[in-house]
Amino acid sequence: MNKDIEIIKRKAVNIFSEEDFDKKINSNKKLTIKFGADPSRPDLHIGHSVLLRVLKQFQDMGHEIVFVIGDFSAMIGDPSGRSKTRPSLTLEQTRESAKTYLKQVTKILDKDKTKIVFNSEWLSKMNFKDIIGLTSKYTVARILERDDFKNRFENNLPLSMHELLYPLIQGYDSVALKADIEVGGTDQTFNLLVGRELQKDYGQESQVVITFPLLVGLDGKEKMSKSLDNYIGLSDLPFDKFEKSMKIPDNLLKQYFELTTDICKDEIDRIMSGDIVEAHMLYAKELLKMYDDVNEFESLKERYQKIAKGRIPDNIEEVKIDENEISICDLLIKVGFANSKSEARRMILGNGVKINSSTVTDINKIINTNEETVVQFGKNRFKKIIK
RNA sequence: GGGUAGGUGCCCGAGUGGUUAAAGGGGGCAGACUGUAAAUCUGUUGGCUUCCGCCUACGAUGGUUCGAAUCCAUCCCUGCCCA
Repeated sequence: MNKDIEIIKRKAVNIFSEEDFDKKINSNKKLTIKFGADPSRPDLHIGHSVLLRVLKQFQDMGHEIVFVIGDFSAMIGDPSGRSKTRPSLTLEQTRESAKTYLKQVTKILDKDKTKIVFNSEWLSKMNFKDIIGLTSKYTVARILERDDFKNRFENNLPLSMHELLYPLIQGYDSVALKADIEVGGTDQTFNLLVGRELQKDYGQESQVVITFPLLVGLDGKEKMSKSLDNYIGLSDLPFDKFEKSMKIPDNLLKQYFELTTDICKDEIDRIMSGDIVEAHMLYAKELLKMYDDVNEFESLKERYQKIAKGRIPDNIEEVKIDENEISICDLLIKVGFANSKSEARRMILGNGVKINSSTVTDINKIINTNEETVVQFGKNRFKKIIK
């Protein structure tokens, strides 16, 4: 069996069904691989990279990757969660985010072999009769099988009619594209399977659904997501990638290696059996190798260790201050560390602010900006004040 | 359509005329410890302030009152039951 297929199968949580999958792969046809993308959040992180790397493998095998940008759903405004109506996006906004999306996605995928489509292309053309036809193919009971629907329903939380249609919308995308394979996170299992069934109802060959684990975020609890700020972004600065790599919970590091890098299993075992801090650094190195410049590794490491020892690192971002004298609170706001004076004051009172390595205790301290001054906010945020 | 229970700070949730910027928990931030991990402990968690206070906040808008998250009216939203 093809090595890529083996890796895909190893990473996958479920394949519906493996038999269909093998059949499609062995048919030697160019397959259409569908991947749904949410247009409202174009910032990709290494959680997304799990799937993107799988797609890249399919791409290398010669198959076509189709990104479906859910602009139509976005225009309606996905009310996931509760009482939080997401701001509806305009057509222009979704086009704009699609551009950003493509740009980031090509950090992993081959640009020329990646196709982007918008589901408004077919969904906006449907009339009410089409919609009734679509909805008649699925029963309420089956829709309510979906976990989050069921939970909200059973816990007497609001659940709107149009939310029930989301799985059908996504499923219909598969029909419109005649998708052969669709990949997604395990949280998407239900929606992906609806696509599989709908295709059958519309007289097509059912797509194969492959689900992959969700990467747990840096907090060690929730899935990695931008809104929870527990992510390592593909476009994060190299040093941020380094720092965040060190913060990956120890018990998740192995999984990060397995899901987000190309390192083989034996090598991962070897790394994980060694010093754990070293292992974190090796992970950082892998990220740099994949997304930035691995040659920066040593200097980033040095910088990291300097900060860890409580010293001031080199090459701190400089901020120009016009005033000759400025109060510490105003300064913290000016350089972007604090959002308000109250916050600045609190931080000082909590011994979180240092000027040239010495802790500030006076909330009214006046800083003379004519001398070179390094402001430290918390453990790892530095700014150098210049004239 | 009828009945009923609700809408509180980032989230959950207590509060039912003044002592409430609002208990408690979660989450966040900072400090100690450490490996800038985990666990634990401590502080903090609306804004402004010359630190005396002031302003904004308990679904929305009006009203009663010296004083309202708390009482009244109207409206909006949500759950449940009946039809």
